[in-house]
Amino acid sequence: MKTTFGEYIRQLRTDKGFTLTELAALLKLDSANLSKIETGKREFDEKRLERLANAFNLDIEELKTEYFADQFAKKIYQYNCSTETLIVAEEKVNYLKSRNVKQDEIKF
Amino acid sequence: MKTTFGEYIRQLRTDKGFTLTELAALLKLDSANLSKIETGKREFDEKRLERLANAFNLDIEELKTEYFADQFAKKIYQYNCSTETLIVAEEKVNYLKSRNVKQDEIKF
DNA sequence: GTAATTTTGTCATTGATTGACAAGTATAAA
DNA sequence: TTTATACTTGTCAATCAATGACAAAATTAC
Repeated sequence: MKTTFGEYIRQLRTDKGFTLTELAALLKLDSANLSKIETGKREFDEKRLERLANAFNLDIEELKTEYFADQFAKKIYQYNCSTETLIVAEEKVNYLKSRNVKQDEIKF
Repeated sequence: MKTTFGEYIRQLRTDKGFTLTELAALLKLDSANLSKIETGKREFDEKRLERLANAFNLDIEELKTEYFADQFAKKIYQYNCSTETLIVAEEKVNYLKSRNVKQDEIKF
């Protein structure tokens, strides 16, 4: 899945034959704003991921992957970050996880 | 470099023997707020990356890598994102780049 | 002790995001 | 070409989060 998150939503929506108004109602937002989201002029709000998953019977974890990957990609593209950035990010995730394990150990 | 961005700044600062007040002045922020940044209670503002690079004679690209990797890692950790997320992000970066190349081709 | 440094708490200001709605364009069917 | 439906764009007030600023507490070094 190489599309942006907006294109991804549009794909899902049109595949199911929904109009903007119909999907917007399910997501509790304005159809005009959903249009902007699909065309990349606004961001999709993380709070609505679950409603989106329900609307299309999607696995919430897959959706989260698409959503956050999209955010990271946009930042990297926008700021012209080095290719290393994502590798370093992974190291830092592991660091945060290991650090928290240690904190837990201390706590109890 | 597996530390958080805050820990990284603190490392740089103490290595050079700067006080919070001294570095804060170079970065044009309050020493109390720099303390919060170093201890992870606030975020470092992207606008100040260049000043930080100057303060310690660092390569701005390396600094950007640290900075954005830190942001991504925190999000992934916070939202418990799948390990795939960063891989998908890389694909999306490539997608955005290729898409823009195409746009350029159309434009001119 | 006290002086310097660092941390924590608070809050008004600022800035960005969002919801909402109006007005526009595009598409399709009669 | 009219009408209906779907989509897009522009705008702006309201809302929310991030920031700067400063006071005061805690920690560290002398």
